[in-house]
Amino acid sequence: MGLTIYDIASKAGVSIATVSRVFNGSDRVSPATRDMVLSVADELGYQPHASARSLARRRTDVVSAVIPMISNYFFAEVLRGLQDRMAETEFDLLVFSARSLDEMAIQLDRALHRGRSAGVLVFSAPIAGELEALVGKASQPVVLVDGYHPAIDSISSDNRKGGTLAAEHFAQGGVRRPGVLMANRESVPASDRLAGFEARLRLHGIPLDPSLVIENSHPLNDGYNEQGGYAGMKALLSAPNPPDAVFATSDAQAVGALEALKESGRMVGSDIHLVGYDDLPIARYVGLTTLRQPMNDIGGRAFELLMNRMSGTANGTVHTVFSPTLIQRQSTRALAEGTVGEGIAL
Amino acid sequence: MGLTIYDIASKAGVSIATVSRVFNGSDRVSPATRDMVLSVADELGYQPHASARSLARRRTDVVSAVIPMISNYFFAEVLRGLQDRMAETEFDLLVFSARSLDEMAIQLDRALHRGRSAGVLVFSAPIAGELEALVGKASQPVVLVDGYHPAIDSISSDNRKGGTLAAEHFAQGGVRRPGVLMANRESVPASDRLAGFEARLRLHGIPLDPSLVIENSHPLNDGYNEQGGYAGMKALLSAPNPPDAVFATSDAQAVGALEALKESGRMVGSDIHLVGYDDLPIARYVGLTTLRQPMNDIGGRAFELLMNRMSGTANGTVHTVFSPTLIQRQSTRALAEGTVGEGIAL
DNA sequence: AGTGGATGTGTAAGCGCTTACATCAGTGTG
DNA sequence: CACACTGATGTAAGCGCTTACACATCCACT
Repeated sequence: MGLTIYDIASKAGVSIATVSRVFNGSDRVSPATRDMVLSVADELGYQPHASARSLARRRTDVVSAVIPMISNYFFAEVLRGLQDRMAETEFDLLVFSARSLDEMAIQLDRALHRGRSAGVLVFSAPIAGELEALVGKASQPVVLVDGYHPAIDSISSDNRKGGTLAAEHFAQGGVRRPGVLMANRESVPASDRLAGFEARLRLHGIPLDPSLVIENSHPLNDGYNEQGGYAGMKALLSAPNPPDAVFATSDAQAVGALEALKESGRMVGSDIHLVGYDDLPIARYVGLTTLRQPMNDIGGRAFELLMNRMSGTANGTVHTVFSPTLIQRQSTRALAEGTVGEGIAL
Repeated sequence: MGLTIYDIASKAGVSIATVSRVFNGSDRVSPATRDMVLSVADELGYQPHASARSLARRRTDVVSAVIPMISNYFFAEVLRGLQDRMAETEFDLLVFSARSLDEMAIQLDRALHRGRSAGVLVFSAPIAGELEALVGKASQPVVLVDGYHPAIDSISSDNRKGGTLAAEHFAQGGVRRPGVLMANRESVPASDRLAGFEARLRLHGIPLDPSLVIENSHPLNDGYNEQGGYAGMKALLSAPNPPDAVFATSDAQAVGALEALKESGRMVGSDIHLVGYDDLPIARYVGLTTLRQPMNDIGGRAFELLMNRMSGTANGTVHTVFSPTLIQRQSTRALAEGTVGEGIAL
């Protein structure tokens, strides 16, 4: 770089303080001086040095996002909503991605303690143990995205509600023996989805056989993947008394399950039913009934929440919850009386 | 924060210089002192302040990634490969995402001139005009990912080769009247894919009717999306003399095209053939023949290249090129003699 | 004319760190 | 036993910026 406030100041014939003021929104600089400084800066192509600035100000205009598994579609969509909102500001985004829940703590620690950012967005992590301790003594605001903790601002989709909707759909359609393809049990969203599902089934007096709840646990990821769904469905199908409808905690798992189902020769949507979660683009193409969440809005809202915290505007913990919607398609065709889904034939 | 090098120094009974030395890889500090400083720092939970550090050092350990459209699967995968490699270092990642090619220049300018990062990765952008000027006078190294410019380090997938492979597949299968679903023409990867495709057809003496090359142009995105593929295929089908095989410059477009095909009642894989690009997870499930690129490797290699540049190790421009592979599936079933794809029935 | 309050600008002291240079033991030489 | 060395450590001068405070005008007012 090599272009500092001193260069601008001397070229414009003012002091560095004045230049600094010009670059920090009108303090009290005369319009004439301001214009002159700006034109000199413009001509030379000056841009204030971000590190020096944040050191002097004792704050940065950077926010960090701590994310498990960056190639996940959900995060990508949420990040996009986030960046759209951020583009309107001076803020930049630091991304810390983790491959596992354990690694989340390491990444959060990095994000929190290096003075690099002014606020942190933590995605989809259960705030307990080490993470809770870190957030607790954090000196910068933290907003939970797709997670919940009573004492921390959060923005999430109502995962219990999603489970409830799935169970209700099953109950209305006359399902007798439901099964579940669960992601990693440590994953908060998955547990909540399961909890909502179980509770609603109970309400309808439909038993959920624990042996029909298959967890996809893997130390290195959170379990929302196709392989897990495939293997889980295989297991369900070979149970002594297989389920007549299955709720998968993600579309990725459901897509894998669909393949296992295809191999087994089952007719999905009549012999057996399947509901996924997320409404990925693929869900539409394979005719999968699923729960949709407003991912872009979640990202945008998350940034707003964080901004409020950073500026000290906020008071009291805020929990924003978006509700998922059930999108009915072919994979539960027979559950909806006469309704025909939009998916392709299975 | 409020925990500085002074706190550690006084608690450990040494000077700040010593503490600093300890935190900067062994300069020349006695092992005893080092251990003592480290244990004090550890106990207090000290982490050096990133801004102060980079101001004093006159460099940062942050790299920027300038990316068009963050929710695109390709970028997500490449970023993941990138972060895996970065996790082993002290580097952090700043993400600048742009919604259009125009916005790329704005974001690159931000990335380049705020002294926030030590190197920049520019994704999938044609380096010409404003972008070329920016990169040209950049004071930090730039590596092009999925792009090319003679004077700038780059790492990419051989898009021409992908087009060539598709054309070869068509030619071998006896295609007579090929069509193309093109993304935005400004997109370098798409143009290269088309160029390779055209050249190979020419080699085989197969004419490519320009009216059968449909561009999906939209000012706000680069055209790799389902809607564009859908609309483009509609147009191709209603041409006076429709194509018997179509090459789409992305799987997203191909998936949209598949839907248009389904609506028209065509049998994909026999009446008409379709080849996509990227090998997204969905390609497998809809039985789409496509070109696969090693996205994770691209990300990792990109970071290595940038590291070399930043450390001044590199000399001479380096262009690394990965080759795509054709994955044959149902959507071109009849083109491969007797070969049966792995996709689901269309 | 003298005073006080705006208003615009400059001076200088940091922000938390790195690093050239100085300092101060120890050690081995002649 | 004075000598130059060789570490190990300390001192202090920045890195480029922000900002409290001081200062200088200028303009009402009394």
